[in-house]
Amino acid sequence: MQPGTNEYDIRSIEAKWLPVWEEKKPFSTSLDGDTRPRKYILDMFPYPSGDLHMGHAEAYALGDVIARYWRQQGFNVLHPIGWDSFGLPAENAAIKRGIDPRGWTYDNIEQQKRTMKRYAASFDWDRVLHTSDPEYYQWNQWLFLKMYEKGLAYRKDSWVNWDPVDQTVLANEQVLPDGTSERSGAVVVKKKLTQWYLKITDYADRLLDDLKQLEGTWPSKVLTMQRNWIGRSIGADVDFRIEGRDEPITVFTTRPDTLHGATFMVVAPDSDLAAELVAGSTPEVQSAFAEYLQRVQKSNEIERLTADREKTGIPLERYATNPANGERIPIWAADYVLADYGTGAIMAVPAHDQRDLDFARAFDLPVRVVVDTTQPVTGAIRIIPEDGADAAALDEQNPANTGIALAGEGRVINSGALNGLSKQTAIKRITEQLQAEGAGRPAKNYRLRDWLISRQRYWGTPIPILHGENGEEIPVPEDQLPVVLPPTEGLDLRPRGSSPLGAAEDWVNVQSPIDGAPVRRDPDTMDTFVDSSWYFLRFLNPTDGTKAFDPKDAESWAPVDQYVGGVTHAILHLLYARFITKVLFDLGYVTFTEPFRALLNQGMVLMEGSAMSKSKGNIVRLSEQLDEHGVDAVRLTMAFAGPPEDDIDWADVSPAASARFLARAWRLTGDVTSAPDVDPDTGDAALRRVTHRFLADTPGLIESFKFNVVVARTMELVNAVRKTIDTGVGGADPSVREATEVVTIALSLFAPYTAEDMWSRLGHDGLVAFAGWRKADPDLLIESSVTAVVQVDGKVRDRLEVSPKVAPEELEALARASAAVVRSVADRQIVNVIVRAPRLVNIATKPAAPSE
RNA sequence: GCCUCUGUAGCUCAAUGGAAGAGCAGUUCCGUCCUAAGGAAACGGUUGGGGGUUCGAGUCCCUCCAGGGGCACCA
Repeated sequence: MQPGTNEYDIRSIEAKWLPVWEEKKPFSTSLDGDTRPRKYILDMFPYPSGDLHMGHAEAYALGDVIARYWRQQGFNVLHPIGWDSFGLPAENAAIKRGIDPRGWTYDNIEQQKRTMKRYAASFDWDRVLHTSDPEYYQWNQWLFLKMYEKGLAYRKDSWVNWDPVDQTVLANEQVLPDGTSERSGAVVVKKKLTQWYLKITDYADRLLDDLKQLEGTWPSKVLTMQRNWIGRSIGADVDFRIEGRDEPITVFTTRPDTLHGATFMVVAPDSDLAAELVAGSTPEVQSAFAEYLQRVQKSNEIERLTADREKTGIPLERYATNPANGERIPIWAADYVLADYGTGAIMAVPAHDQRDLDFARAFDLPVRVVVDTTQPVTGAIRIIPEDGADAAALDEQNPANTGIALAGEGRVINSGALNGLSKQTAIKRITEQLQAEGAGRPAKNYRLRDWLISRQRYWGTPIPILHGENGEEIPVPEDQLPVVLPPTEGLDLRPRGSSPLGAAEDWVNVQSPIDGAPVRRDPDTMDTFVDSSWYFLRFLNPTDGTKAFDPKDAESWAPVDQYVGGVTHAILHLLYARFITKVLFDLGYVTFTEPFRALLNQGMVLMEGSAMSKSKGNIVRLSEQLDEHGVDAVRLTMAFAGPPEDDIDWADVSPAASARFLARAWRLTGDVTSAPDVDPDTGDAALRRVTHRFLADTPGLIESFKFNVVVARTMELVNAVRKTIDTGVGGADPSVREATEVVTIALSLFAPYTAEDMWSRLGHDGLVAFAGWRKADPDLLIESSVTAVVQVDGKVRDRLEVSPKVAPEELEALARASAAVVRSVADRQIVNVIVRAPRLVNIATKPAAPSE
């Protein structure tokens, strides 16, 4: 062994091949003139905050395995990358250092780009995009105008989520369940503002129903989260006549079958409806209400969302009529009813709704049971006496006594004509009845709200609307796009509750494109989730200045075949991208309705059990890992650590062991002495069977994302080659070359530098990226003999070497003849023989003595 | 509280209802001036507990335990 020629030195291997790839661009994709089948593999693009971290390294390693695999399988793969480069961190950094957010952003992008290249991510570097380029964001503006034309973008005055730290509004999706901002961590407060919205609620049904198409290819967890977020409820709107008011109040309910049990009504204290009802009430009520409203508005989201807090409210001394039974019921204002869900008013059925029951018990309101949950709902319909069913049983369960609402199924009672019906039938019957009387109708409601996209900050896409002196909205004509952000010179970017763009007088004050009258630009910028909701289409023609994307290319390349990214985007980004895709479909620009055919969510990289963070002081720096172990070892470790969707604890894995394995694999190439064109057919049959078993098994494993298993299988194959070389067959055997080449091609997915060097050392001129995945030879997958297991009563008694094609009868005969079987059956009686040729025979016995 | 997913060797994970396996780590040995790379061998299991279905259960069903995730005043 000569030093220098047979020593694995990952540093010099990296130095050797990176410039070659830069020059040959093996992963540049041409959209046309290529007859190979197509695959669009997309990694979620990064936000340029500093250099890449371990989480990026995992995501891009896994996405790369998929992209490189499909290339080896002969596909024309589109695997682009870009930067989600608008957003608050750049702006906040700029404010802190007194610099322009552009410099910070683009410097970070350059650094990330360098790291990605070093990391050997197989991106197509000729189609990079940055969302903060006017060449990109003008198409956000174009999209906005298209939606504005369709009435899908509109302005309204409403209570919004306000982040007091970042001094901007937030979408509902950006407020965490604990009522804090996902970005700044501040407790979000409510503010009434006029803001731009995108009408995602128009698409709620489609966003929900189309999730069915994604079953099996998206993680079921994500599908569930999306379903919960959209939160469709099906029920009925019911109109209640109000004393002293011409118009009835409509409430939404999912349980119209319990209408007879509605003993009071509740309105949200912060709703317009409450204000109006109070105005018509006594002065005492008015002052009590004012006090209550003030208290409610002071309580923040955290308190409001605590499920088990005490119910509060005040009576308005106004009354409604229950349309089912004509009963006069009081109206209360209480903050457990939300102003912006349904109509901001509910019918309260305390017997069958826990929230209403808690309220009724707190304020001593009547509770009437209208569903007998002690009765089974299946079987024949029972005749129920007028005054209710089993009075004793019901009394025991009376919610007024137990404090537990009867939410279960049962038979309707105390409800006139509905008595005796099941829940489903009663819902149908009462809804029809209400509809006939004009007092109700079937209705749906959603938890999903419209998407608030205005942001009072600088570093984002300007909203392409002009405001006239009389408040009219004038869309910027398409041919005047882009509306480019003004320079930051002279602007104070510090958050102060209104957009810094408003202070850029030269920029804001322009003339109307219609009549030249003075108008002001809308000073707000768009939520950056708008940018990322369609970027996958821009990758098809990232430099096209004439259109956002080419519908023809979209038709042949999109939707994305495989999307890879973190589960943190399970709701926000994915929901918005799905929404915008459906909008583009309706506008006729794309022919599909879902943007991402398949989704892989990789887990997080942890350190000693918890997420890496500065405050915990457990950050593992990617650059140090790359310096210490080499790119390939880090990438291999990411793939080998476990199933992609599981978290990786960096303390539990060993990049050093990965590097040792790569060295062991690499050294095989020094032992291969046959020529590249040697005929493998003459090689060692045992090793060839192992090799071809590997070839047959690994595609399915890759395609089901079991990368860790593939790495383990590659390790086994390397060990098998080593053993073959060392145990007499020797390195000259053609099977050794064949197996080593298969190892090399497999490693090209995980450890590109090592694989490239191995391929070269094996005497090949081209790049390993073009080697192509080998096909398994079916003849080599057939075992010449298999071991059949012979069991007696489930216990293994003998093993027989048999032909894989052995007949069941023959195998049974062989098994019965086995000395071990004869011995263990002995004086017992055979009651059953199960034969599963060629692998197994099981002989079931019982004691021979039949005496009872 | 409700809904879900997961419990297999020290670690990370495999195993169409049919022999409980792999890789890594650890142990011992070979090797070496020393260290390391390298090589060889053996060890390692109540498949979270209990019950059921079956000729046969890691796998299917029930139940309990433990962990993860999601939802939780949305009428």
